[in-house]
Amino acid sequence: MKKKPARKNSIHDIARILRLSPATISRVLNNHPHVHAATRSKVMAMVEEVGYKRNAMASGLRTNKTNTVGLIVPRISMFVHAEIITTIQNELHAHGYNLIICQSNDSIELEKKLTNTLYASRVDAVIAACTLFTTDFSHFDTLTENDIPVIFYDRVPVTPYPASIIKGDDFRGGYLGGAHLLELGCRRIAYISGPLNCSIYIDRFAGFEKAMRQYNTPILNNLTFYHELSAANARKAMTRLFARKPYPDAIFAANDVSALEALHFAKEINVQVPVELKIVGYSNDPRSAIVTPSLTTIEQFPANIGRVIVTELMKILKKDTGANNTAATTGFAQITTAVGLIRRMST
Amino acid sequence: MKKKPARKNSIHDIARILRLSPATISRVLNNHPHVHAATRSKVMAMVEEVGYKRNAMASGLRTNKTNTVGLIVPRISMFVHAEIITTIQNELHAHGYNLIICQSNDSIELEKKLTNTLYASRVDAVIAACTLFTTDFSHFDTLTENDIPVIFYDRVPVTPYPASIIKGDDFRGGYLGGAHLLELGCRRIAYISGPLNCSIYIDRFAGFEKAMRQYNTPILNNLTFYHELSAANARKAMTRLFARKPYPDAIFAANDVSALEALHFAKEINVQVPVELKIVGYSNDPRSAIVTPSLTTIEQFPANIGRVIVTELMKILKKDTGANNTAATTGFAQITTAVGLIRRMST
DNA sequence: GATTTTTACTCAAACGTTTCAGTAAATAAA
DNA sequence: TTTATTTACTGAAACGTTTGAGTAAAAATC
Repeated sequence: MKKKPARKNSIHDIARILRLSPATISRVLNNHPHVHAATRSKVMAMVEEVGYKRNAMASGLRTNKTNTVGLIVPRISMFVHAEIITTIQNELHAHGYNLIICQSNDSIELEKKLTNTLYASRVDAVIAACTLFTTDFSHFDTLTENDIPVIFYDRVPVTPYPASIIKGDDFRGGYLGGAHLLELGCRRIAYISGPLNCSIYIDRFAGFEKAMRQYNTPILNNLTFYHELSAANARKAMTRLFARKPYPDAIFAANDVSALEALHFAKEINVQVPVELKIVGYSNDPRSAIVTPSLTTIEQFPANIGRVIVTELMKILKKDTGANNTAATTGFAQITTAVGLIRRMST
Repeated sequence: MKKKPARKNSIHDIARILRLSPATISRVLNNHPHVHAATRSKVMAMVEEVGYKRNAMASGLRTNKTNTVGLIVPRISMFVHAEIITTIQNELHAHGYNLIICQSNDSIELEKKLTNTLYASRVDAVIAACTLFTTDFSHFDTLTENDIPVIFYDRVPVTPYPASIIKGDDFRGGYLGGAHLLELGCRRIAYISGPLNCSIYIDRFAGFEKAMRQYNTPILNNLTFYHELSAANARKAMTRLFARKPYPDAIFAANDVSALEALHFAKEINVQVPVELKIVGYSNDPRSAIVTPSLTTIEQFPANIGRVIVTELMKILKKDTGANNTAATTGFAQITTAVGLIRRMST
């Protein structure tokens, strides 16, 4: 007989018990002024006693504010994303916002569905790292057109879009990795890129190109690959690269999964890393520190990215509460965050 | 001038335009019978034209149903969890439910806050993998008492609680790892456990004990450690173990992070794995396959766990829609899912 | 043609909260 | 004492949807 009989526990119930109006209860719960101290404590006591919990739907419906931010991300299992998300969540909590995390599984269809779902629950803002294949961003229009601010990060629109954009300095990352290998004397550097419809891979490659130009080293077509960055594709690339001599003296992969597979392949065919072949990855996946030899890679400082995102979002949301703001009055930020090279044993 | 002037797009607006009642629009949107085919298509066309999207808050408020499931998990970055979550999300989508993913960061306080938030948004159910430190589960009472079903997995209540429980077969996992090492001839087996207030570590250790008993091998106190399973703690344990001879001939760690650190430590002090020391981990973290030598570990088949969770949840939610169900009528499942040993190069 | 049944729709209340406008009482100012 | 001001509260509408009850028209039955 533990269960209490049919608890309803709305603001009305508390009002009825205390012979007050629901309006007063609401005032107490929202810390409005002009409510007697005695009344306030009576109400709070009763709230505690009956275990009242605000119904977010009713409240959100009335106020048109949910204090909730939606996040869409390709896969939460990717280390960089996991770290960014964790930071975002913590920072948002500090500002009184909740975070709804959604995974698109790198599927555009799902991404579309998720934007709709988030719009349906009228989140106050959306943070999105898009699918590898998202080139058309119009499914975010529902949000932007209805004044729900959107912030893109990591994989962001390449064409102008009315939203803030925050991303690691991929150009510099590409440059750092390339320059590092060139400094070490490598000249036949193979580059494993992701598809070039995606902002981050464009920039990383451009940075790499700059480094190569600085060292007057041509980029060879047969040493460059543009695939989705899976282990399987990396293996294919390696197989091609080591089918006949001259072998490359370095591999620069645009993510660590590919770099790790390259390393694995090199071991299999007894190519000594770093002596005969140097390898640089991208992202500082936890595996890159643990593999033998450990992998030189580009660190993106994900926690920093998360912080920058929330800072930017808060600017937007605070502004929102003020005067009427349209796309015209609200500038859209475009922020690039620092990256760095972590040198380990593979170079 | 792209922006349309002050779109409101409620069901009323559509009704007004088409000179129908909001009720009819609602009927169309919910596929109710008794609405004329012509009307239906007129409405659908207009819904499309003005870009109407249902307001989930209004709908949820009225129906007391959100088609949303909340998930609380210590950290999304843990591989097993990431995999389970992904499966859960996909399966739930197939059933027309959305998933809200929340991270407790292994903090009880945050876990409490999250249960409240999920209750506030009146999710239809909650799936939870608790904090390492959660021994009191009363913060889930708000949910269970208000007929929001809760399913625990991974780290689950050890004392009876009115909720379904789904977990990997930790006892068998502990047994498999122990027996494997014993079969290989190891007799001085060090065991690195997590704190014993947590269900999974109790069971894993019990399974290990059983194996040791079968081989008439005593468990030595100075070879057994109960700490939070961090790399730092694993290192401390290893330092103690290799402070003086006789050295252990095997390490069985209750998670892969610890096992990986043990492996790392062994390399540092030039103890040959697997010749002088065999190591078994738990969880099949992606790193365990990639490290040298690769790590023997216990696979938990996370995708399977995810599937079982959703299957169980659907049973509960379908039942809910039927007759009035109390804790008495709804049995609480307690399901254990299979595990397996993956032998690699560390044993 | 009168009656019943079915179909297609509308009305209005309800979900639980917030908030504007209003009021009664208490206090301050005249 | 009268008037103005402040304080503490209440009433009722509103947010956008769903749904039971009701109704008018059309179709089926007698």
